[in-house]
Amino acid sequence: MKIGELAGRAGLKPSAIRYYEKLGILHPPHRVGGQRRYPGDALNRVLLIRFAGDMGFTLAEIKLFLGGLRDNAPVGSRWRKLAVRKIGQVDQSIKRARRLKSLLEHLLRCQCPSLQICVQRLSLSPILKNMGERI
Amino acid sequence: MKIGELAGRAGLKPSAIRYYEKLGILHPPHRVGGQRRYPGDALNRVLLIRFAGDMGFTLAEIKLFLGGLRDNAPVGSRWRKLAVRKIGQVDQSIKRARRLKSLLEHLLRCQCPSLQICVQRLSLSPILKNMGERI
DNA sequence: ATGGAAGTTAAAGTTAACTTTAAGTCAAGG
DNA sequence: CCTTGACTTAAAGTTAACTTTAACTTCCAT
Repeated sequence: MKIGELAGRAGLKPSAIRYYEKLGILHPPHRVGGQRRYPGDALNRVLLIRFAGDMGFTLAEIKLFLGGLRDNAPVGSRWRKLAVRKIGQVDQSIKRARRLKSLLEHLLRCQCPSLQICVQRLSLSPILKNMGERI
Repeated sequence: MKIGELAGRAGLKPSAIRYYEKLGILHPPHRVGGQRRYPGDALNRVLLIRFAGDMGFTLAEIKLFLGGLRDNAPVGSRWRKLAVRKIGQVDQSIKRARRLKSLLEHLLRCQCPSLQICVQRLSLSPILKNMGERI
């Protein structure tokens, strides 16, 4: 698979693929006449990168994760700590997403004249109140 | 409330508050001797902005939402369309987050020698496969 | 064998969301 | 009164994650 096809199948531009390679997230593939040729499973790796990226992982974290996996990191390693921390964050973000969804649904339904009144009626204030300690 | 207190309570720096004001997301408060003084409910608004921001809304979208709310937009308006679209996206992101969580939990538990094998065993491939059409 | 699409590089440009800086003003305690 | 910390502005700097550009090469269909 050439870079254009890989990028296209992942919904990216070739430049993004080269960028990942430069960051060390994607292994440099072998080349034919100077051009990159990717094995089939490269697509999975790219999709996984994008998946994690969409979940709020930075590319630096993703690199850590993929590196850790490749090396089959031992228990208690940096990788495992990162994973545990991330699971907590993902949990938090699921809760937040649910609250946001119900807030949006209410806002679509309700006739509240202002956001403040709506938030009061929903008693979302407590939710917002402890947003101060950000994740 | 002066800007430092507002920022502090929201877990932000004063510069972020001024930035929101410059973007038109935060109403310019009245001033005392040239300094901004905020009413109590400004905190809720800032927290809501951060909440939405954490959920992946851009500040431009947040401005639209808050503007739409303030004007009590009629049915079918731009605001409602945006809200409906966003609910869909939030739904998607909840599903993704759950998948990511189970992927992470599995990776912590399993003894898979590589990511590819792990993904195969979990039959996560179908999940990754339709990641091509990104939200 | 040839013309256009797609590949290559390094380096510079882009965007969002802020932060920092510089140079100054205001407020409050001692 | 004086100092110190918090405030003001406009403008420049930062970071992540890419994209674009320029100058060139390679692949492939006709």
